[in-house]
Amino acid sequence: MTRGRPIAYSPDEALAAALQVFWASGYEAASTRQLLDAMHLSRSSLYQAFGNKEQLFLAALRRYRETLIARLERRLAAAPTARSFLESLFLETAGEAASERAALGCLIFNSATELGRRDDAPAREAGAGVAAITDVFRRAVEQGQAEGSIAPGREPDVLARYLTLGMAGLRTLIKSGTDPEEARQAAALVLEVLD
Amino acid sequence: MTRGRPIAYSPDEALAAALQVFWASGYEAASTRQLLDAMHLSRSSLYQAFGNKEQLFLAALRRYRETLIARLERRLAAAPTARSFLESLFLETAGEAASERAALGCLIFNSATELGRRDDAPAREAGAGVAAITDVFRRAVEQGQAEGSIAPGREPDVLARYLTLGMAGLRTLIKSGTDPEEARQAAALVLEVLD
DNA sequence: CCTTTTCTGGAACGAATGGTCCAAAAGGCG
DNA sequence: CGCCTTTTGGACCATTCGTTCCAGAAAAGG
Repeated sequence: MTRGRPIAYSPDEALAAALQVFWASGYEAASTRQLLDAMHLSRSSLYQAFGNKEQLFLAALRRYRETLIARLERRLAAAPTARSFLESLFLETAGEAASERAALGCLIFNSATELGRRDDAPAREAGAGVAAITDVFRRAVEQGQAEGSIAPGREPDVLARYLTLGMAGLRTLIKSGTDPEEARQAAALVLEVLD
Repeated sequence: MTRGRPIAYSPDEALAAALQVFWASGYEAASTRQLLDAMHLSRSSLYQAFGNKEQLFLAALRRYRETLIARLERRLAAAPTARSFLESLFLETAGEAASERAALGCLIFNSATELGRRDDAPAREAGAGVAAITDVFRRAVEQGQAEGSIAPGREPDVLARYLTLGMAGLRTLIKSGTDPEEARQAAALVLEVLD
């Protein structure tokens, strides 16, 4: 059935490698050379498989969003309450402030900050990523209010956007060099609105 | 006393023009060509006057910080209470979400996100900028608690860091395309911790 | 006016940018 | 085995990057 030489690399692994580069350097600053080295494939293979840098970034960012959202939903489902999901998410993020991982931040927030409101696909995808995070928070708030772990009376939509603001702010704080304990205290204050 | 041809441009205006370019494009993405055009001076003058791109950015970022801190302090001093200073700051920022100005965000938070915890002067200056903002917030909290406009009992340091987190998160939200009303609602929630 | 000091424009630098192209290698299938 | 499709590596493209340099213009002081 399949004719011709088969692909020697895993497109998915290559995309994951590209994602790491974009994550560490940002969209514009990531050079094709860096990407090539990390993905372990030749220039022609890159352009044949992914089109160009913009499309590659788009695919990587989309993949990041899907992975992130899936992980958040899994954590929410596994948590005893929606509130404890949010608490562990914020406090663990703060607690890892000193790690190398945390130094990278979140690719979605990084991209939203870098690309702003440009009129192109990457900027729109970044915005969509932020919206997707807010959507998970909104479902968590709805669940939490229904089960009683989160104070009722607040609009889930508004509270969800506030939580997105809180996570984005926390990531900026961490990027600027705040240590884990300071980050934890600030994150704890973010969570007080759930009372 | 002074010999030789005097400078034809205003170094301060040139720096202000450079600041706009860095603000709109980010440090890495701002090209010397863009900077030259905006500053209205020749290549040699740029390098003679400011050294190189890194030093120029450093000077611009430092200038931005000083201007911002001065404006915040002026607003704090002019406000009837420390609380109203914080309220108007957050709510006005949110309200301008749709403006072109807001699309640029805050150069300090932008730079902190772009540069992360790199081991160079620009990254350190960005971190120092975040710390300076937190410091203004800390003084506002202390004043607010002393005058009774902000609930006592909370550590000013912690509350200040939370407010910095809130402003950074608000700016990320705005960059991602949140409209003014949504931004306002989220900002209002940030302020509730002052009760 | 002429020296002195500085600014200025543009040419030139090598390196790196994102992207294209082609010849050749490679492997599955008839 | 040999065909045929696809991958692959690398040369090559023009452009842009940040930076340096130099010859000449410009202006204030003596």
